[in-house]
Amino acid sequence: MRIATFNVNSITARLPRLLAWLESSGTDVLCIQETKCTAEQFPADALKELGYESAVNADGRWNGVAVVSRVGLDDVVKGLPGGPEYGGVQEPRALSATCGPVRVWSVYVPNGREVAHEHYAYKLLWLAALKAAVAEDAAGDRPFAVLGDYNIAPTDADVWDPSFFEGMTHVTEPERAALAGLRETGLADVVPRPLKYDHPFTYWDYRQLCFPKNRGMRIDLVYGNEPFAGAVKDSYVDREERKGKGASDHAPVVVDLDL
DNA sequence: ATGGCCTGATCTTCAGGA
Repeated sequence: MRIATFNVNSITARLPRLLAWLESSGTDVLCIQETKCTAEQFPADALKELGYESAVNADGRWNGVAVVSRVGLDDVVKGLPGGPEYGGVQEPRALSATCGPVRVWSVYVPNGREVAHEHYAYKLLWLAALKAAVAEDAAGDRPFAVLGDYNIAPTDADVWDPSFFEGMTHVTEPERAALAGLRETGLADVVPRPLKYDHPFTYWDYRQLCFPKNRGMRIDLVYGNEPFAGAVKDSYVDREERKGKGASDHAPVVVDLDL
């Protein structure tokens, strides 16, 4: 089966390209982030016409995650159990579901904004809650993976210029320690191969020609347990989807599984 | 290719993204 994760930066703005990509890529299960819509606005009907069921956790113009699947979609849990609030509310940043033989999460980890910002502390709390919430499934025998926009570059090799990011979020030691904490539960970073250049970046800022210059970051990650990682046949960043008009600022990460 | 960001709402200006 083919499973992927994609921060679409508004599913409404991305819908024509998203539907075309689902068909051309032959993706069976897609974890989506930044739907930027209400649950009512989510295009479940258009996806149903392509044969995909949808599970959505979204509440408006910010955030929002979903899982769409054509191989089953069961036991949906919306939200992050035990997750922190921001601004007095639980933001829609997580959803888990069982799709055929695999249990998956679609996660949109808080950005953090700046290291001194309240949002950064929230980011670390959110990641601690994620670790606690996934630990049991991560240690289990069923193929399990947490896919999404982690808003963290795991190593300095995962940003186009480490000196550019000094003092900024996404590369700090506490954020990388939170990723290490997730790995302690039994999850492994399923690193995709790039289709061009040396680094499998998944995000390039819209500004200043970052994509043509390959000034990117690898922040969209697939963390899978041993039954999942052991079934991986191939994984790659579909940078073709970052090109042209109407592209997201992220590219899909695709994983092929022997399942 | 000779370029220099995009999204949706508070809607002509802004917050947020990272």
